[in-house]
Amino acid sequence: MPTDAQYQRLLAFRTALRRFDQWSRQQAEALGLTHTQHQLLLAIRGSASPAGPTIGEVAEALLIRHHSATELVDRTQQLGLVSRLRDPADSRRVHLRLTDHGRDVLAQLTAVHLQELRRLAPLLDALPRDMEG
Amino acid sequence: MPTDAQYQRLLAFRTALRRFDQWSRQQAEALGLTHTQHQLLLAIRGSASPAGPTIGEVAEALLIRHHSATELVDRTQQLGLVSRLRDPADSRRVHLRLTDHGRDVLAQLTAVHLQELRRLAPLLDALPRDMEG
DNA sequence: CGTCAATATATCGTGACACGACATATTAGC
DNA sequence: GCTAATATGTCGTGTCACGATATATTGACG
Repeated sequence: MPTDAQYQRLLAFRTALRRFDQWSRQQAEALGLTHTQHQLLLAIRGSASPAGPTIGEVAEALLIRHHSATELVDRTQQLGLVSRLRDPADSRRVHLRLTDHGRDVLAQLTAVHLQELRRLAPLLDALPRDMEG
Repeated sequence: MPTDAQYQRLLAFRTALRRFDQWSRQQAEALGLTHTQHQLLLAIRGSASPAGPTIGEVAEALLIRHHSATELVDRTQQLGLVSRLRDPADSRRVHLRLTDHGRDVLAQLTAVHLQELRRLAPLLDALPRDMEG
């Protein structure tokens, strides 16, 4: 049975996570895309595959089912942020690439996120120790 | 313009957050409630108000609009996890309380979360420093 | 070579969630 | 008492994720 203080510390931790998440959502929405679409761009950009990750690979990176990734790519493609490319060697596969616009938007978002996380670093640093008692 | 390494570090950070979030969702779903409903219970339990927080107060804690909180409380109340109580002094207000079942479920979830966060503490500790370069 | 299982992506219907716009009830100010 | 502000609730919409299902392509193996 947790103590009052433990409930409160856990709530404080989740509140901190929520605040970062909301801040991040707002940054994305200010540029006309959703939180999840931003994460898709980052997953594509951060992928090791030179030809771009497949639908299945980004699904794995985002911890969602492949058909959820299909739908997310549909919406993001309609915004002109990513493009599909059939794998010539295995035409079941579809590789994903950022468009010029997608690359540009992600660069902007990444810059402000790195800045914000440097700002939050001391806070993040303190949180784990709070969880002890 | 961020570097390849910065994109990858940011992706790694988001992946770590996502993994914790997914793990947490699964814990909640194993007990028959959603992620958001769990956060509602925690916000109620961690509130300072002795009579229980109002709809508006939990909305503020969860960083959502008051009418989104209304809907969330509707769904959570249907599961028998929380109850509404009109404030006798100001009958515009509605205070929220955990039912016995809600208290029990939250205690279980809190116990496993405290345990998991203690396990993750060293990882969280390392992350901020990674964000430097 | 042909058949059948495995793999990769896509489609459809459903439910949770959050929102803006709007509605209603109650309290507060003057 | 009349009007502002406050607190909660309703409705229609869009995003996201899912399970169930479908289709196409590749791979394995006799």
